Amino acid sequence: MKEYDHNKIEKKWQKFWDTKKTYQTENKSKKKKFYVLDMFPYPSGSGLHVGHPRGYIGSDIYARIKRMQGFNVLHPMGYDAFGLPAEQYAIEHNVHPRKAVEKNVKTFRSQLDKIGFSFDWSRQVNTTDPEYYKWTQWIFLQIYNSYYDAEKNKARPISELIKKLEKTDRNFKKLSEIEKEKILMNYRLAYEGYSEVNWCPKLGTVLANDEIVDDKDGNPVSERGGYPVEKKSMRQWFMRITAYADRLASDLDGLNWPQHIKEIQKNWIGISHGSEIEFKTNIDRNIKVFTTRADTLFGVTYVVLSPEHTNIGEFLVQSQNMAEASKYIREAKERLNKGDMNREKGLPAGEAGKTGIELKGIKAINPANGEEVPVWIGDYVLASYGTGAVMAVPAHDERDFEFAKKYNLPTKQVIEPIFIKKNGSDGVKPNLELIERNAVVCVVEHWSEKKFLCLAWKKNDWKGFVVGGIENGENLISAGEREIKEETGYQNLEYIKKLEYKIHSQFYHEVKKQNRFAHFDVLYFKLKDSEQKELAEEEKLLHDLVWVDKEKVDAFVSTDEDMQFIWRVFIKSQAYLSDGILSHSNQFDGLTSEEARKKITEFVGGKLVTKYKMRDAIFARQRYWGEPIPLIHKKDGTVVAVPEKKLPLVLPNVTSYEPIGTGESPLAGVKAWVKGGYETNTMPGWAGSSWYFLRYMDPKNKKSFADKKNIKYWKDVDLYVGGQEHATGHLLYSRFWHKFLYDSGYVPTSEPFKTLKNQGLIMANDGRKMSKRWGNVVNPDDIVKIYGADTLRIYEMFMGPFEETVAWNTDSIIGPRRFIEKVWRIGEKVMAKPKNNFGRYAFGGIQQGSSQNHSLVSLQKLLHKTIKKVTEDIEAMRFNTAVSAMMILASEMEKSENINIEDYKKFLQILAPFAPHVTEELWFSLGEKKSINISGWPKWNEKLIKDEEIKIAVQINGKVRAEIEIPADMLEADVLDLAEKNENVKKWTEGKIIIKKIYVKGRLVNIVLS
RNA sequence: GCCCAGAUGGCGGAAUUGGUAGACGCGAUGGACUCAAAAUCCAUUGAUGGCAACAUCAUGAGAGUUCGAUUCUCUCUCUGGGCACCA
Repeated sequence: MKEYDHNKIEKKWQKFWDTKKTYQTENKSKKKKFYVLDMFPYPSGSGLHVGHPRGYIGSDIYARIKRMQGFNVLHPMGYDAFGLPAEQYAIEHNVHPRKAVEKNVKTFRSQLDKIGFSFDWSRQVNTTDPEYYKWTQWIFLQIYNSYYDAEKNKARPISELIKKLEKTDRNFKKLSEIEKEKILMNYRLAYEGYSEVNWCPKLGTVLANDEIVDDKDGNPVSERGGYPVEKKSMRQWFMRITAYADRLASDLDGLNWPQHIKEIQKNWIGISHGSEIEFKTNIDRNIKVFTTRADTLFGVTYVVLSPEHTNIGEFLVQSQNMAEASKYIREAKERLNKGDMNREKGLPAGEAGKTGIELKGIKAINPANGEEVPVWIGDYVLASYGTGAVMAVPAHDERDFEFAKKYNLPTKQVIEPIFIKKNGSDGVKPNLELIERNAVVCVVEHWSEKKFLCLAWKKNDWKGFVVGGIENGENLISAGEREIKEETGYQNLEYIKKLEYKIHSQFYHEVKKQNRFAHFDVLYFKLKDSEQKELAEEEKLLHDLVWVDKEKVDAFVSTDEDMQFIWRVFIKSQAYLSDGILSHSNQFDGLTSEEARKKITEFVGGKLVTKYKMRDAIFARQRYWGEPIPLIHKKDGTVVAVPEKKLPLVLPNVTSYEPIGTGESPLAGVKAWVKGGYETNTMPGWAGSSWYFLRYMDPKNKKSFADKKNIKYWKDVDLYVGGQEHATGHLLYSRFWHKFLYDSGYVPTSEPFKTLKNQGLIMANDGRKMSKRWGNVVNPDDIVKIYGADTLRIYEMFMGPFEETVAWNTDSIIGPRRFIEKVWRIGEKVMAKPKNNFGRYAFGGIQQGSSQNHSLVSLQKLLHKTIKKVTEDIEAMRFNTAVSAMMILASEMEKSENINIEDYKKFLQILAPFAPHVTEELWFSLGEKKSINISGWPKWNEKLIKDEEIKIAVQINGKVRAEIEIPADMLEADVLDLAEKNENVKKWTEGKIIIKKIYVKGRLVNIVLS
């Protein structure tokens, strides 16, 4: 047989598949569909490195097994080619960005082709193709012409809203077009507004975050030229993604996605349930605040407005220190801008500490108790979240606490902590009654040193301060003194202070065998001298007295939450942030936080509301290389859509791709464009990628983005593979658009991607990311040339779990290469003998007895076990262990004298998704006439998988001491008997008493000795 | 600071309804084949002690639950990712 020349073989079959259209998806098929999708790449100038194909290989293997299992598989590929790098290239070389894209696409295609993917290239899409972006523009217009109907909880055409407004609002009809449009703009799902951009005056352009660097003083400057960058408010288009926030969050539950991606999206959306509460003021202007802690309303000691609060001017003009306050606002805004810029670049926002200024003379009135509190402006309050104002409760909010400490504002405790022990020896026992007790905790300081008196209990390992019950009618301080004297013997105490609130604790009292609900008062004493009386014997047995250094007390009492809390409150005066029990809150005293939130909100006429961290998405770039937004600004100030018939609105040619100096896109420099009133912003990068998976279903359709029948057949993506860096971008935007299309009746599912898998990164040898910058890039072309595509594919799957980051190691590739050569050699062996010698070994016909036949049987058993394992592993995307199983099978086959040719073919079939070229070559060499890649998937025989004889371990006290061989179905009593009789076991059990014997079926026996 | 994930030989990694830790691969050492080399094959390869049989220790650290813990619980350390004044 021929030598294994991977270059020749791989080229040959790639050509074969191409001409025979082996991987072309069937158009009208009665087969079940299966849609396997990769995140399409941005074709960058530097091409692929070996990290890029990892995800593609995984999804390709998945697509291949599905194809072999008889599904009609859609496995397409395309290019997401709008964006900055191509534009940059255009500016530098003064060529049309399309040229750069064409060139890069060519490189990508040739690199991908070498790896032997089973893409159906006839369905390729490219976001920069006018025939494609025609439909991106079309979808944009549908979004623009829709609003979110809160009652129906879905998007509806804006025409419905107009009708509604005409019915309900008499004035609406009388309004001018401009005025009507203004109102509608507040409802449209795509709307015009203002937002801040990074503006570089010197370059006369808006910069993306990654075009900005820090200069040596930490100020933001342009990467090109090093010119200062500032924030500038500019007209932008937005998408009202926040309308979908609830659905985007709650629908995550039904998705088969990696947990952490769901977590990231959930955090990003950031739902908080809280209350909006109005504070009246002494100047006839209310301040509305948002809080999640309405239960702390009685603890409000001041109110804070954001420097960027929309109505700040109204308060400013009536304050007594207007000049000073406006100066503060100006400076604060500047700082915030800089902070924002840092945040966008992923740097710390620069928490130099909170600053603020009081608006003198202005008072807010607490609606809960009528108390007047001061009004402040503070830079720690965000204008863009909630209402832009907060009620400050320093006792129960860390930020307010910090601010109050800095500006000497009062603190008022209204939530008493409650600790419920759940685990451990003092965890509350579920079926036992709770007994309420009033009690006292005493913190006792040493008479001369910086030490505190602690107790370490002997019965359990409880550590804390002096604790005791209060007897009926007893004075609090004397109760404390009595306890200290009884438990420690110290006599001369000086009372210092008392914690102004109680601490509640539920726990199990081991000595008294009771569930306790204790209400602690906390007292602070100092010893006057060292006088100490001898303790009663029973007290001595209970606990040790320990003097603990002040610095070490926190650690000493750390095993007990409430003791540690007491210490921290007294010594570090920390805010209590958790829920608890209300106090100093009039009629609400004694309620839990949760109950109180609703009741207090109701009481003050507030509203329960939901807020989101997520903001509406900016849908505009001030750049050339993107989809034109199909809107026309008319002279009268209204905006109209480009008629559907005129789509695509084609990107015009420009003479220069340079920014034009006003911050607008180069399109603003095209006379005809501006004259026509066309929008000069272009769409952001995420537009084209938010729906491309739908276009693959029907990529050449001229009448719609995809035909209804095709959409109905393909429905949604069954498996989506890509990097986790798109968690809050592409994956969120796609879900948003898809939900919109679902609401509008264009797609049958409300979620586009049923199952999502994230391939892990491939790091370079040096542990860094592969990048031109580090010079550590490995090009797959080189690997394919030296080792072959099949080897590369197997290596990338074998190197570690698919979803985890692993380091590339070119030395290790030799393993998978040897494996393929082994498979090749086995093929040679199989083919060396006349076929007739093999046919008769079909199973069922094997005679027991001879060692040769015996090895055939065990090989066949192994084959069927391997088929099972590989099938299940691919389904679960555990490619590394699938490869490992096939390596074991190959080694056994090579050792074996006789190999059943049909068995060998089955092996080739399960290997084919991983190594399509070499298996195809061998498959045809064995006389097959049709591609192995559509040959069907072998099934395993359950009977052959079961072993009759199994080896199990025998443990003595949990340690393996012997191994015995037993029939798989042997009864427990017999197994235990056999185990005990084993020589090695006897050695250990001799003269010992066996107290327990355990048999875990098919696994092990454990003999427990006393 | 908060949230999430993770930590296993020289290296990549395997093993979970709690049941023989280190599969498979790389590397290393020794051997067979060869004039020689490459390739291939065979053997050994967690650590310590021992001629050996074998024993002890070992899954980031410490505790706990259990006949038995890489797997479950708690605390801590480190690494990666996300968020970052979101009230």
